[in-house]
Amino acid sequence: MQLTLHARIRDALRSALEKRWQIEAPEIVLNQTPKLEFGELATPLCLSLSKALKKAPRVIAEEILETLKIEGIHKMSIAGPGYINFYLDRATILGQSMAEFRNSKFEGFPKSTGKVIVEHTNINPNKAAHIGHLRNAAIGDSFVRTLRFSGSEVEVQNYIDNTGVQVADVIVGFRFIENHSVETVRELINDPETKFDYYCWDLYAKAASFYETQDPEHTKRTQTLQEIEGGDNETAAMAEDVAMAIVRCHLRTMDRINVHYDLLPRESDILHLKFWDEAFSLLKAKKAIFFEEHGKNQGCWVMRLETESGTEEKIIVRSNRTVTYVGKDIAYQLWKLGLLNRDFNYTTFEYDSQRTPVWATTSSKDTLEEDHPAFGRGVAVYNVIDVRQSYPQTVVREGVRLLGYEDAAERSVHFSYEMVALTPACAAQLGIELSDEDQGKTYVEVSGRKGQGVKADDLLNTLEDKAYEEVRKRHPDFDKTEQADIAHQIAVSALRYFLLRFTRTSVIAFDFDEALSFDGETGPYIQYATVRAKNIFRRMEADHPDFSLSQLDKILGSDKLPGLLDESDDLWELIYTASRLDEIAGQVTSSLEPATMAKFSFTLAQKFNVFYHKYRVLSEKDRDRQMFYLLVVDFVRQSLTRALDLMGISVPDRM
RNA sequence: GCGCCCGUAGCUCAGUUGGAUAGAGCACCGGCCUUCUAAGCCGUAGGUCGCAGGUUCGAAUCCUGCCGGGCGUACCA
Repeated sequence: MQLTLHARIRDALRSALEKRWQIEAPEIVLNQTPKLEFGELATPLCLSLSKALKKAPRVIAEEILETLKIEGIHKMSIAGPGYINFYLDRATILGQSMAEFRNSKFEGFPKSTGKVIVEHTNINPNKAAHIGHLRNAAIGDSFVRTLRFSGSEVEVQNYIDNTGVQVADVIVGFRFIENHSVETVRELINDPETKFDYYCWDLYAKAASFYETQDPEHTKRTQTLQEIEGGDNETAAMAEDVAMAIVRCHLRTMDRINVHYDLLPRESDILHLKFWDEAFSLLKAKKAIFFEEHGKNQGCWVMRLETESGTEEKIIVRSNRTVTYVGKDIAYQLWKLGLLNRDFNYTTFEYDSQRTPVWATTSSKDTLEEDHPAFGRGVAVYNVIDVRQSYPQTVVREGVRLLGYEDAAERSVHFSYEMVALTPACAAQLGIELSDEDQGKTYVEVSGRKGQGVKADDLLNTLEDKAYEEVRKRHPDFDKTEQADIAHQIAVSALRYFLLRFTRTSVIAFDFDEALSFDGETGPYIQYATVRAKNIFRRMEADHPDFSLSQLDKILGSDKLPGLLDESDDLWELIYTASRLDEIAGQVTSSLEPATMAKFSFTLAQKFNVFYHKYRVLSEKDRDRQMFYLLVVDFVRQSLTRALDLMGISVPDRM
């Protein structure tokens, strides 16, 4: 509700300024007041106008207020040095907000201009997902959910780098360390006893030490890489099997935390379907890249980037003619923006637990399906990738720009976030040896190449076990299936909230105690508050068979409502907070900061818990008052449930 | 060296994009379960917002310079 109200206030102020002084207002800032006695919203507009108009702020405010009238605002006042404070018409706001929630129509968002593509997860398909990947997926998925809530059409892509060095390294492990054939690897993949992604996790670490001791020149890697890119050979077949098997593991892991994808674009298809060839010709034709004849990059195709300290060169095509990831990423980015005269072939890769298809690109004529959704051609593209890849991301964007697509480059956004590291204590728990220097740090970065880190499924299992114990203790009477189901929902909420509560520029120093906590500022705390709200209605319906939610409409339309709202500031504060959901969603999408939603939901849950403790709904004797309380509870419950849903967190019926 | 990010309570973090008295959680201490679920609530304590300048009606927030930490600066991604 708040977004539309804010727009109304801004419009009114703008036209007031235009009428009175014929000036165009700059951006009008609206702030939350520190206290309800100042109203709900305030603008410091007159303070900033004072110089231009050569008048005292309070005088300007007085003149503006003379004619100002805004729907939904029942009172305005001038405060302090010259703020204009707005006092909301409580009954109107509640009524309109309730209607928005009921109809699932939130009007205040900007009109959708076309399909937005969000790329996230993008885990190298060579080993199990770890905690860092979970942060990426949690942020990406919550952003997607919030965009969709805001009325945008969104396509979620999870890019599969199946021809890169990292996959090559595991293949080197299979072939040269363990002497596997395509067939025996296939057996391993199909063996139900083997966690294949875990197996590769260890093998990848072995490959790293293999290079160190037996192949310092990395000749096996180069050879393997070329065979994979060339295709049509045993190595390529093995790489295809391994990568896709790992992808299936990743999808299952992400499915556990309610993360889903529309399309898996595969890097091999970018090569086989000649996306790269076309991008390469374009880049050459527009002189975006150059063939280097001399120097350290001799024999490479490079992009030149102007920086403050001079010209830097980024290699796009290596001297051995293979394309770097960045090169392929430029081709992929161009396709996402609809700037390439090609399209993939598509096939249904699998169905997720929601039974919706996950599509993948394919080069094979045998598997392609003619009837598929229209993919690509996004008006804007968000790449959710950690901050360490800022440099290659600017190269990709620069590539788009150098081809003459200025607008498209502007709409290619690197949604960056900081990494997940481990506290030294946590690293020690995992048996990772630390140097004396590392011991003293607040966090240490882990090395996937050494097989270090917290595996996503391990963490989820631990969370589920812990939640299961809690549920069993509290509700020994529930049947096992329900206990497990509740435990799962709690585990997901603990994990996803933990990953979202930090702002994206903040490094998460992972610590088991914090991540496994269900108390205080955690997902389960918010779920619990919501469950309490639901519980009130369950009890109400049990005690009063004649009661139904629709009865709340009576009090909503009643002339007693304004009185009830005006006399209870604490209840109004709760309602007002709950009504800010759309405003918060708007902040999330415009600032690319899902942590804002996390904080919002926690604050709302806190306020609800205070209400829950202070008021007794079911034993309230005054019928009108009881209906009013129920209305408040229903409203808050809906806001909380949606806020949680935007973070991919569901709410059990009881916990 | 250069670029980006971080520095706020003992610890982990917010701080509505420059606004009113800087807030949470954890930990500590003290209270509250025959009353809608105690995964909860209430209270006490805890601050030179890294340091120094500047910008202005107003700065944790913006600009400059330092100090401390991290990441990047690969023919890895």
